[in-house]
Parts: sequence; structure tokens; C-alpha cells
Amino acid sequence: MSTVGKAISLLELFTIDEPELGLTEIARRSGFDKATTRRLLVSLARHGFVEQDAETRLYRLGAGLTRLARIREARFPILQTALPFIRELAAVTAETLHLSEASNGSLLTVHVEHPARANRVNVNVGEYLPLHSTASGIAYLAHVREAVLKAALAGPLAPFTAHTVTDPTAVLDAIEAARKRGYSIMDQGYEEGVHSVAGAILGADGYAIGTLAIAAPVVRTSRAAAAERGKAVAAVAREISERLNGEGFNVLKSRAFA
Amino acid sequence: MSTVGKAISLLELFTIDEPELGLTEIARRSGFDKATTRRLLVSLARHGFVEQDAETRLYRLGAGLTRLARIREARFPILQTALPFIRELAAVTAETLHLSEASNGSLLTVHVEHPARANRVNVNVGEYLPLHSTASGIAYLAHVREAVLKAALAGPLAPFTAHTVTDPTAVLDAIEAARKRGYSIMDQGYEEGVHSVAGAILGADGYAIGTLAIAAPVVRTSRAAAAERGKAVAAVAREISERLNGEGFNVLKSRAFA
DNA sequence: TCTAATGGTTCATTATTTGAACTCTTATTT
DNA sequence: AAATAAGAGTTCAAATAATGAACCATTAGA
Repeated sequence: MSTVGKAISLLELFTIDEPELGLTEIARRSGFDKATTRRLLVSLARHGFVEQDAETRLYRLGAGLTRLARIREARFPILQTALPFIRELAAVTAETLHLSEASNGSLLTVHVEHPARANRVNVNVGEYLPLHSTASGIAYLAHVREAVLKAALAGPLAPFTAHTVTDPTAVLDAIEAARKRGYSIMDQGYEEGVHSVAGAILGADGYAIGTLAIAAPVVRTSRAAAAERGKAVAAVAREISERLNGEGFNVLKSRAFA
Repeated sequence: MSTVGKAISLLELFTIDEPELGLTEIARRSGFDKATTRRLLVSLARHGFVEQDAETRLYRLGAGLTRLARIREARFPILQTALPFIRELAAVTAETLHLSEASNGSLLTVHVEHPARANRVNVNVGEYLPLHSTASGIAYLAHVREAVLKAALAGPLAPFTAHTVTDPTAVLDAIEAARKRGYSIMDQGYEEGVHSVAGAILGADGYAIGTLAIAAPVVRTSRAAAAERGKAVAAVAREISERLNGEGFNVLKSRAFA
């Protein structure tokens, strides 16, 4: 692994649940030597990517990340644009909503809204989503360049549950169906007991730049409820796409595959 | 410079105004060899810190940054907490507002609201602020540990304008005054013609974790206007601190220097 | 068609990174 | 109160990864 990769992998040890870690702990988890770990952390700290609590000596992610994220947001203001819509939709559906952004052919979750109820699906910000086995992934693949789609279905498709579809042709069918329907459906393909629907958020070139998904326990998911959620999520994803680009969804869509 | 530092310095070439750059351009600006630059970019891309436009081959900041920034935000939700208050204050004051976060003893701007008027102060997201010559810096230094304050005033203080106060003792006086007043005032200390007031945002331990500032052209800044803005910005910074920590501002404040 | 500019790659040379062993500080146990 | 343990941080010879001049490929423009 490159030194840069090592440094970044240190950053990836920090999670919502464990946002602060000590030097020894970081070294242990990363598998790097303590001296190496420290040197990397110091390099990261110099640029504000991590900071150290003056009191506890624990390290945590730094504001330098916020800063760069804001610069990106200025170009792709998905989060800012989407937030009000997501909040509204979350209030209406009372199920877990998550917004994911495309980056280098992967999807990663950048925002989550959880309903205030006991039995709900939990999704963590920062999670990478497999493309073939999540509603978000299918919705995304329904609006990507041919080459990206091919690459996504090229490798062996991991079976996460007994329900995961691992046959590329069947996945393609699901993608085609999602494209026609306007939203994707995934029944327990990634996690047992979780049903999801998702819509694609399109960029100015008509290709997907992110997805919006609703994840709910299967016990609360009748066929009718799924369809209702699907329509809702698709409508909001459409709305976000239009706000983001200042153009009609169909105009955007027609721009892809041209 | 460490390899990690080099990689991060590549990220820092991207700005709001130039969010997308080509390989040769990045190499030229960073001063690194093209091969080196490329290798670093590939390492960064592997972790979603940059992404490459499939069409134009230009590089831009990636969603991996958004992801990590969100994890940080979960711990220090300054931005989320502050945004509605900032927006409201921006509407009322009709001047430039900027929110900065403390990171490793520096302040960097993570959000800006500009008024819709021709003559206004422009601040860029991502800017680092000198501590001795900005209202934000003074407000920050009024609520930091003794050691941080000493470090900030130790080096030579750069004169940015003819108005910049570069005598450490005078700066200390300004800090003391800000602490008593509840907000700081900076008259053209960083840029000619710009007047700013700022309030500190406190963390759970009573020390500053960020600042909120109003920057206005001096031509619109009477003594009375400055005082009014100062009181407003201090009140909002207080409010944000309380929301953030769920405790009264004075309770927080008393916790520091204990 | 030719030229120039950019993206991307190779591999021997060079410089940075590595990690075992060390100290220092702080918390915990006896 | 002394002993022990555990974590933070440092050092320097050895090992490894980074470097960059020169290369090719593709695209844009003259």
C-alpha cells in the first residue's frame, strides 16, 4: 500500500460510533507500527485532517476535511440541495432515508435520517454500498455509462444474504426494471429483513451522481407500501436532480446515452 | 515534505473558483513531477478523496471527503447546528457572515453567507484566518488554553495592512477586551476597508471550537452599527454554543481556565 | 498533414519510510 | 507509597517505497 493510502486508511478508522481514538489503538487497528502511525497522524494533523485533543491526547477527524468537503459541495451541492427534501420525506414516511454520493464508481452514504421509532433500519454515514445488492446500487447502475455498468457486473457478485441476486443477467433485469419504473426495489439483498427502494439523482450530463433510498423492515413492507415509497422516493430524487441542475428531469435523462 | 503532505497539498489546489484541474496543471502548480502527481492522485482517488471526470479527464475533490466530514460533523455538529441561526442573522444584518472552525490551533472558514448587494466583503470557504489580525482570531484567542494563546503570540505577527496590530501586548489587550465585551472587533486588521466583529463558539469544556463573524465595508460601519453587529453576533454565537452542548453559555465559560 | 499539448507509463536511482527498542508520563494495583 | 502497567512519543540503521527523466498515446489546433 502506498504511504498515502496508509494515511487515509487511518482516517477511515474513525466512525460515528468511535470518533476519537488513541495512538496505540490506531496503531493496533491499522496494523502499522506505532512510530509509523504517529508520523502519519502528525502529517495529517499538519493539514487539519486530524486533530488531537489537548487534554485526552486522543485523535479525531479535523476541520480540514469539512473545509474540503465544502469546496466539493460548492460544485456538487447534493447535500445542501437535498437536505430539506429529505427531511420532509423522512417526516412523511417515518422510515430510514439515506442519501448516497457516487465517487469513483462506488456509492457512499453521506447523510441519513432515522425515524423516531424502535424498529427501524439503521444505516451509518460513511458506509460504502455494494452496487448489485442494494436498492441504491441498482438505481445508480440504471443511470451510468455503459463502461461503469460493465465494470460493476464484471467481478463475482458477493452474496450477502440468501436473497442476494448474484447472477449478472438477473441484476441487469432489475436495473432495466428500475429504469422503466423510475425507482429500484431491493428485497433483503444486502441485509436480512430489510427492504429498500431508491431513486437516482442525475447530474447535468444525465448520468447518476447519487441516490436517495428508503429502507424499512420487511414486516412493515406490503407490496402497496413498497410501491408508495418507491413513487415518493423517485419523485424526491427527481426534484433534487432538477434543483441541482436547473433543468427538467426528462431533459437530463435524455442527455445520457447520447 | 512527507509523501502524505504532498498528497494533501494536491487536494488544497482545488478551490471554489477552480474546482476541476487537469493532471499537467496539478503537476505544474504543485511543483511535483507529473509521474509523482499522477501516482498521488491515483492513491487519493482509490479512497474517494479525488475523482476523475470520465469525459474530460479532469480531477476534482471526491465524495470520500464529504463522508469523513460528516463523521466529524456527527461529533461536532457546528455547521448543522449553526446554519439556521446564521441564515437568520445574515438576513437581518445584510452583511457577510462567516463561520470558522478551530483545528490544530488554526481557524478555517467552513461556511459563508453573502448578502445580495453589490458592495460587500467577500470571504471564501476554505480560507485559513490569521489569529492576531482578524475578529474571528481574537474572539477565538479569548477562549483558548493558556498554552495555545502563548503559541499564537510567540512568533512574529505579520502586518497585513497599515492597521494591523503586531505588538503582542496590544493584541492581548484586544483579547481581554473581547472577553469582557462578549465579542471582538477588528478594524481593517486583515484587509483594508473591512471591519469585522466576531463571537466565540464554545465546546463542552468551555474552550472555543469555532467563531462566527460579521464582516462589512468600513463605509457602512459607524460605531453604533459595529456595536449592534457585535451584540448580534455574540448572541448567536452564544445560542449556537448552548444548542451544541445543551448547557448555558455561562456554565460552559466557567468550565474553562478551571 | 504536421505540431503542440495533455494524459499516462516505465524503471534505475534516490530518498523516505519503517520498526525494534527506547524513554517519559500517567493511571492502576499491591 | 512503591511497584506495575499501559499509553504517548522518539531514535536511527535497515528496508522499502517514492522519484523523475524519458518514453508512448491520444487529442486539438495550425
